[in-house]
Amino acid sequence: MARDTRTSAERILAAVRAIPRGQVAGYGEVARRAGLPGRARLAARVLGSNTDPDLPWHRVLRSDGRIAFPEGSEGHLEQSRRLRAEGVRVEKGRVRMPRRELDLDAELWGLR
DNA sequence: GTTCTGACTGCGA
DNA sequence: GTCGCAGCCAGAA
Repeated sequence: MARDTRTSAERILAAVRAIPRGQVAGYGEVARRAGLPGRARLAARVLGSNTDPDLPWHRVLRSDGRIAFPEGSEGHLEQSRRLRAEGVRVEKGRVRMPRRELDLDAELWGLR
């Protein structure tokens, strides 16, 4: 089989880069998109060790639609700031995501 | 080779 | 709505 020569980390990074601007995705979602269903934790690990400034890591959230960082931390502030800059509303560490957009995103990503 | 850790998730209370 | 616990797995030391 034509297995991927890329590592899981590379695939995850690619999946993160595939997130459209102004939209967000969960860790599980990213992992699945990378061909690694259930490896949300790996996605988190990859992002934590990544250093690419062009990587839209701020578009990756937890399954609850919340920012993974504790409120008040630098990462949390930075992420919420970047999301707002893209038109995403962030309130108390929570990202306001209309259901319609979530469904649309899911279809765009998985079903098309 | 083994051990530890973690930007998670789902479920129950 | 929040909190705690257990499971899972890959990467780093």
